[in-house]
Amino acid sequence: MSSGHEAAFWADEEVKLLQPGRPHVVRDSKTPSGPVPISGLRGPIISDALFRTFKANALDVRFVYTIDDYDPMDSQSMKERAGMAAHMGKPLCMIPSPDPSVGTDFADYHATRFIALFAGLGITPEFHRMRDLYRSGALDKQIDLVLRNAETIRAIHKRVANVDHPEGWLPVAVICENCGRIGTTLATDYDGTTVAYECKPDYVEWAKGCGHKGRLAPFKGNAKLLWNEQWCAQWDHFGVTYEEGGKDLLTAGGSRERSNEIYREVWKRDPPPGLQHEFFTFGGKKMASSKGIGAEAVEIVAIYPPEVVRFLMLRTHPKRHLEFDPAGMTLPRLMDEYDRAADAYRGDEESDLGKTWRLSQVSPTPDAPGFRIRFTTVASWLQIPSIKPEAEAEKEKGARLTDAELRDLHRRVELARAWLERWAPDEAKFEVLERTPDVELTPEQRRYLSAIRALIGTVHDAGEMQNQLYEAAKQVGLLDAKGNPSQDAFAAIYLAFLGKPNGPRAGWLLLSIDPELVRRRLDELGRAP
RNA sequence: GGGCCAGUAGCUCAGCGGUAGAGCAGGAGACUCUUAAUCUCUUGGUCGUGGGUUCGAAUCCCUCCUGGCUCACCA
Repeated sequence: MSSGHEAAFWADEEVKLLQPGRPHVVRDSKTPSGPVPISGLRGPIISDALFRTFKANALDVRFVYTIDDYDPMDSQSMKERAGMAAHMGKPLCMIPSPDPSVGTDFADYHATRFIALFAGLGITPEFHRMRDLYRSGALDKQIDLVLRNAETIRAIHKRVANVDHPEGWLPVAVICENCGRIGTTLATDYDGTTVAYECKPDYVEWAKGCGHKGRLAPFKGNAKLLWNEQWCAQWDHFGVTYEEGGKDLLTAGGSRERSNEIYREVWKRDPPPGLQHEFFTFGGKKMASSKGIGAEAVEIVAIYPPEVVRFLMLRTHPKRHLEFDPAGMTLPRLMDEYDRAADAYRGDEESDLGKTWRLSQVSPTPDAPGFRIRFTTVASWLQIPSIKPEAEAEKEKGARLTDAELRDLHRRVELARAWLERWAPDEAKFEVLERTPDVELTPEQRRYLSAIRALIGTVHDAGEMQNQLYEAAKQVGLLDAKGNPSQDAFAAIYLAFLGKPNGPRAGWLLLSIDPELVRRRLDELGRAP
């Protein structure tokens, strides 16, 4: 418990918001209107971390995740795609799937792709689809309540958000019986059983209604509540007591505030509390799913180990914005920090960083972290063909790796491979040059390169090679002020083969290159120019 | 225009009322194997600005500046 860290960890702070001795429900949701950027995982991972923390604090809690697949297609970026224009305004679950082998319809396709990531990340909520809730009539009671209080709700929209809906407006969207659109209909005149509606051509900018007028019962899936009212209906239906969210929704005068007011006035209940999380930025700019490398959640999760994805989301307080650009040194930094968190956990499980490490694990009850190799070291190893990571790691540990450690190593190897290929800056990469580079060498350096030629093909152990290189430098007289071999000696090797003055340990490097090439190169550069 | 977040060592950030911290980078040294290897030590900041509260503020309050995001239609 008390460990000297009295400043409360953010997740522990949230525990105080929940009343003990009664059931609790944490909720999160996603509208499956397209590919989800990596930033879309921040909410689910935060919610899951809180869910775990609540449970760990002996609260009776469920985690509910809803898929808002009855919402209308209104995404501008989608409208420009081939074949999509005709579907604008239809419920997401009534639009054809881009790939039927993945999902049965548009919503199912995108939801499936996204949700498929959850289990691997250790996120295990109950999933509910809005289409099922509506069609089964599970929300009919709430729909009726909303319709009977339409005037009150209209006033709240006006007061809280300054949104003026026409008189007689009802906060439901009927699915047009003629064209199937749900985003274009205006409903009026609830008589306790049915509503009148009109599918208006110019009701919204992003879709064109067909002009049909009709009357039907807005239950059993014939209609859906508008966003704010649907939110309340879900809180009511599931008994939600905690819900965090992005700041796009939780801003003053924003959507959540409208829903909160409606819940208070119409349902006569307090809305659930919840953190407002900040967004990701990508290179200082807002992350866009459509463009930008590595921005899609599916892609990052395929490459990053799950605990690293969780750690990325949890190490920064939810209320702070998170800069994430997979390119460059982002990943090595993240991995170093992750390792530090593991050390913190070993030192004190209840330290903030220790807690963050634990919440980052896929299992809520993880084993203690074991021996691991620093990420940048693994990345270097990969670029020296003669190094076998497993053997090298065992040498470094001084003992056999456990199964878990071996798995961790392999994951790091895969991650480093992807990083080198896609994101690493040039400084982190080296490559043996096929052709002799045009480099400046001193006469001593040239003598040195000539001197080590004899080692090639005769010394086969990398460690021994390293020693011999060292000795050769002494013999040639490449010494620094203290009589030790100077940096110039090794720089000559790096320049000769990599074209830059530094690189991986020279003994290992030389042995990993074809001996013929090494001899030729040494001959060529060993001569006076 | 409303809201949120940030501005602390070269870089990334932690600290959030009690004599300025970490990692990396930089510097020095050790290991009779240089390094992007290990270990030890170390340089470096008047904590964005101006006020206020306090015995005492990076830390609380107010002003302002800078940068970013977000809502002002729908979801």
